[in-house]
Amino acid sequence: MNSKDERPTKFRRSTSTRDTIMKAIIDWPGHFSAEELSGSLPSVSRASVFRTLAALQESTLICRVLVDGGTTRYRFGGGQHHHHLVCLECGEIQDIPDCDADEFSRRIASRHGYTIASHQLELYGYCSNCKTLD
Amino acid sequence: MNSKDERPTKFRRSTSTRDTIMKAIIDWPGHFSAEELSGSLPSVSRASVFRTLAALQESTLICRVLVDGGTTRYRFGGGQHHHHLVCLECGEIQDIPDCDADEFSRRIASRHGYTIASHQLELYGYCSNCKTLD
DNA sequence: CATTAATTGAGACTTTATCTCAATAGTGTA
DNA sequence: TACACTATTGAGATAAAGTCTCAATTAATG
Repeated sequence: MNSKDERPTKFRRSTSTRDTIMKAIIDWPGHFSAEELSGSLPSVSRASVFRTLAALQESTLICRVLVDGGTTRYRFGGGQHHHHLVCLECGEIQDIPDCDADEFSRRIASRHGYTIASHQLELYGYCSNCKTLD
Repeated sequence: MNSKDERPTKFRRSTSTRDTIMKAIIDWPGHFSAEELSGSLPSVSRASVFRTLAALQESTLICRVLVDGGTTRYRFGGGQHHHHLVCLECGEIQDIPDCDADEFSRRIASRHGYTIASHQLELYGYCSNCKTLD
């Protein structure tokens, strides 16, 4: 249950490996999977890519999108908490800037005696382009 | 990209293997993972368990919970569309009977030109038991 | 009973991610 | 600058979760 390979909550040293990864993440157009990112950086080991991605998530410097079916995609930035619209046809991902789910989740939480730590909301459907193609 | 092993949208024959799986699902107290279910049924192959689970999801006879971190748990029933409260301490999962997210997601969708097909919402936090233990 | 197609089992395979551990390389201090 | 300390890395093993293949079985139909 406990990981020996402790994942860093923050970076304590700046390294060229991480610079390489960060640059690739920042420059990436749109969303990417861990595998795509790793594949684009043959000089960096997969483990380092995953470690960096994990650390960045904790610091909310990247946002994570759970695509229906279980795949995970990332994007640099996103800034504050937000959600996504995922097109089931073309895979496009749009950010939903405002999170209306906060007030909603608070209401639910008090009704069930829960203290909410976080929530996960993604909307799946068809973007304006794809829905006209049927 | 295309699956050769076509997953059934509905069952066309009734078999004893499926009866065994169904009984186990129905009798399972609380939520279970595919692996737990399969492990409890040594006479049934893993593939059949996964196939049955997939088919049941399409018919909404079981509900699927995405636990934070990426694991998936299931439960028989649930009936109509709903969401979950997941306790990050003890793992307890509570159903949220009403889905207030529908109207919310419609609003978002029209704002972004999307047609919504489905959505995924889970709340994570601490149940009334666990939050007093800090 | 014979035919036909759905279903199954077993195990190989895939994908995504984590772990191990020795080697490497930042950083603060002497 | 050199040293010591420890964070970080790479490479490959391993793990978790699920899918695929395909031959064998078996339910349903006539």
